[in-house]
Amino acid sequence: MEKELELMVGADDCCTPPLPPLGELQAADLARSFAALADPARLRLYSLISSHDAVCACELVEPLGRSQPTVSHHLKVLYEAGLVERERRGSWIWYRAVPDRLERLVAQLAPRLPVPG
Amino acid sequence: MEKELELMVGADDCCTPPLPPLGELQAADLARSFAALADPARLRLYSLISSHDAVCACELVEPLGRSQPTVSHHLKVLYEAGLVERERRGSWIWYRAVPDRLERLVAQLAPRLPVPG
DNA sequence: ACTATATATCGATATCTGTCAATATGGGGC
DNA sequence: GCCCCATATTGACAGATATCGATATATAGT
Repeated sequence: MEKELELMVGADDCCTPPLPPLGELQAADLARSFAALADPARLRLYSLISSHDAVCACELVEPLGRSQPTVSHHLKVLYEAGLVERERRGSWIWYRAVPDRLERLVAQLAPRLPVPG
Repeated sequence: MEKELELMVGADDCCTPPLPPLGELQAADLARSFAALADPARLRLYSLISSHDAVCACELVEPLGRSQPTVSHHLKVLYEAGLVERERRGSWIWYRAVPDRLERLVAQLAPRLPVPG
């Protein structure tokens, strides 16, 4: 029942003016994405994937120390959050991290990080 | 019962070699911090605080649209995650964002972001 | 002391989520 | 077709958490 203005934020501008506070809808979206990072198992999965160029899901079960369904569940959450990509290779599925996604998430919260240099 | 090596990561090196995957303990810590960002109410609170230099807690209840105890609870979570600072001024408490904290969180997950410039 | 206001804590409840065992699905090779 | 393997889904349960009303604490002013 909420009428809300979801602004199209100028994403490719450097040093945009301060963004207005998040609306309910934007906040809900962002929260879902951050929730994907709010679990130890998923963080370890993400870092395991990041430490390879690409990695088969079958190589993630044992180092994570959780059951295969649990790992599958967490991979799905990471995938749906856009934090990892997946690709079939025969009967295996290979995952790779999407670091750009992480940057964009943070950019929504901290639109004006200190300019590097 | 877990014996775990918590590495002191070279934080002020540019282009450090790839970090080893997160251990259980590091992951649990990081997850707690990201969990503070995994809620729409807290994200809106954080963005409200960020859009001021400093802001009184009493000015946050109405724009958030939640009860005062709920706002107090969320502010505590943000504070304990190190994402905001607080300061008494008379009977009010003023909050300000700590953007550096956010950067450090992400740095633990993406130690090698594309070099700016 | 008392009152008023700002903030925090408590207790209860509804909802969400991480985990597993069991089962289902889907591909590859025979 | 059948079997084996990798992955996904289902169902159930325990633990976490967002929310509120009621209450407590703290500060300022009288």
